[in-house]
Amino acid sequence: MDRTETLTQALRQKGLRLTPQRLAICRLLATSEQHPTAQMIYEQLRPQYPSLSLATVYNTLDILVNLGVVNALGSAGDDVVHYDADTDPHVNLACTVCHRVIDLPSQHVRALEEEVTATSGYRLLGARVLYYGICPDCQQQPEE
Amino acid sequence: MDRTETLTQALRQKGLRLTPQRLAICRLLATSEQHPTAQMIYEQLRPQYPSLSLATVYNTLDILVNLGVVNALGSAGDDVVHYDADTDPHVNLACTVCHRVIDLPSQHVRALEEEVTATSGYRLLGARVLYYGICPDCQQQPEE
DNA sequence: TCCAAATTTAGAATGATTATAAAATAAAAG
DNA sequence: CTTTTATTTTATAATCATTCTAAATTTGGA
Repeated sequence: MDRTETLTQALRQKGLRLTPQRLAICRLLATSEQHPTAQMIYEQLRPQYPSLSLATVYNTLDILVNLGVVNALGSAGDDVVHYDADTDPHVNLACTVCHRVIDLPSQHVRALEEEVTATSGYRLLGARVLYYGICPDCQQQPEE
Repeated sequence: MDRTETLTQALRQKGLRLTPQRLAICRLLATSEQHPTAQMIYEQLRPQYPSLSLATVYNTLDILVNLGVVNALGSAGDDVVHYDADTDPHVNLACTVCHRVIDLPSQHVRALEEEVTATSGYRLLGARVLYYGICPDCQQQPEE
């Protein structure tokens, strides 16, 4: 099952309707590498869905996060929430200068997540494994 | 060196003044288990520092985060940023119902953090290793 | 004691996110 | 294919955490 389907299935299983807007948002989330914010999703879908409302984007994100199929990573130094449809255990790196978020392959996260699942006693909904700092590119820039 | 000193030293080393307000904020951060928000710090210090301003709390937190001695964990389902003065590698657990954040002992986080430090190429400033869900207490409550 | 720089403060401004209510749409039933 | 009803979208207003601003205060050093 590809990632878009994971999201759309989750909606359906809750008896929620898979509207064109929701489908577009799921697809964008599933295929984007960007860890987008609500605003980014809105701007990227606007051309194809001129009637799309920012409220719908926030609403859909909220649903997906509460279903546990999208992770809310929080801010990357830009005071805006970034979202991640990749719920496979992995590490996120946020640059506090350019505010980009990328994935880092890791040997240890999976074991960590299993440990948390096994020992916490929490009914887990999502993960936020993110380190923030200055990315290699921004370290080189004449910071001006 | 105890945790309060870690914070105050960091301020001093940047040539910043250790005012009574800043000291109080550092002490509270260093000794609290709560992963407090700006508002929580403000309310807890108000009795002893009636003139304390919320702006000062935000300002001080911002400085400490940028010095890398306090981690910004993000929201615990309450849309407010929680802060953590414990920068030793550890896992945080946030309950999206009661909005409390606690620490979880972990075998694997230290290795994870070392891996990120070694392989990312980032100049790291802070960590946000947090899993969110429903805590054991809240799982039992008649959710009402 | 006096000065210059840093800090605090109160309050206003910003801006992300949420709430609201009306209009549009979708599924279900006939 | 219509009607019905619940869901969803939309635009907009409202909320509220956080940041900004400028004046007043405090600090440490000369």
